Amino acid sequence: MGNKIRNYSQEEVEQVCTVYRMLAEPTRMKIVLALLSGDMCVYHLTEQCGGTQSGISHQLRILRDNKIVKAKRLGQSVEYSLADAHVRSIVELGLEHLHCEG
Amino acid sequence: MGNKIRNYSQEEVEQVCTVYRMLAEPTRMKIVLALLSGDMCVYHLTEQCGGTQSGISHQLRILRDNKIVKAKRLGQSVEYSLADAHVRSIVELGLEHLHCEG
DNA sequence: TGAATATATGAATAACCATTCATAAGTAAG
DNA sequence: CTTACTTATGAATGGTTATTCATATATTCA
Repeated sequence: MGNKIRNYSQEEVEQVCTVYRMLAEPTRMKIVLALLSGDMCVYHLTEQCGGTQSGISHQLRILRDNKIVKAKRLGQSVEYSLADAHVRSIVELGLEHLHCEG
Repeated sequence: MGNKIRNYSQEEVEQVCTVYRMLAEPTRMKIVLALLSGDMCVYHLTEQCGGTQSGISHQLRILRDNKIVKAKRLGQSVEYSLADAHVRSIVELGLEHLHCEG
C-alpha cells in the first residue's frame, strides 16, 4: 500500500530546485508568461513585463543559462522563446493551481 | 494562429511564484519529496532529509504558512502531509522534467 | 563614418532568507 | 513533579540575488 521511499541525490534535488527557482521570481515569471503567448524580442518583453530594459536583460540571461528560454537574433533585435515543452507544461500547471484556489 | 496575450495581475503572478518558491530550496524540496512517499513526523523527516531538527522545523513552518503541507498532532509527534493533489502533481511534473534530461 | 536603435553587462547596493544556536513549549511516562 | 522526548521559535548571521546605473556591444540606415 504505502509507497516506497525513493532517495534522490543531492544533485537531483538541486536540479529540480533550479527549475522551480527560475519561476519563483516575479520578473522571470512575467517573462515566461509573456513567452507562453508567443516568441518576443527584448523590447516587447520589457513593454509587456514592466521594469527596465537592463533588468529584463539580466533575467533573460539567467533564464538562458538555465535552459528555460532560447535566444535567436533577428536583425537588431533578439527574439526569445521558451526552451522546450517541459517548461511550458510546468508553468501551465502552476497556473491551473492558481485557478483552483482563487 | 498566435495566442492572445493574457495579462496577469501582479497578485496572480506573485501567487504562482510563491508556489514555485516553496519548491526552489533544497531543504524544502527534500521535505516535499519525502512526503510524496507518505505522511511523516518531524523526527523522521529530519532523519530522511538531513540537517538539524530546527532547520527542518523552520522550513515546515514556511511550507505550512504557504499551504504546501498540513500538520496533525499525534501524541508527542506531529505528522505532516502534502496539502493537496496540486502540490503532488506540480512536484511530480518537476521530477519528470528531471528524468527527460539526465 | 556617424547616428539611432536594440541588447548585454559589470559593479554596487539593498533586501531577502536559510541556517544555526539556544531555548521554550507541548506531551508522555515514571 | 521530574525526566525524557518531540517539536517550535526568536535572534543573529552569512550568503544569495534582484535591481539600478552607467556603459559597452551589436545592428541598421543614411
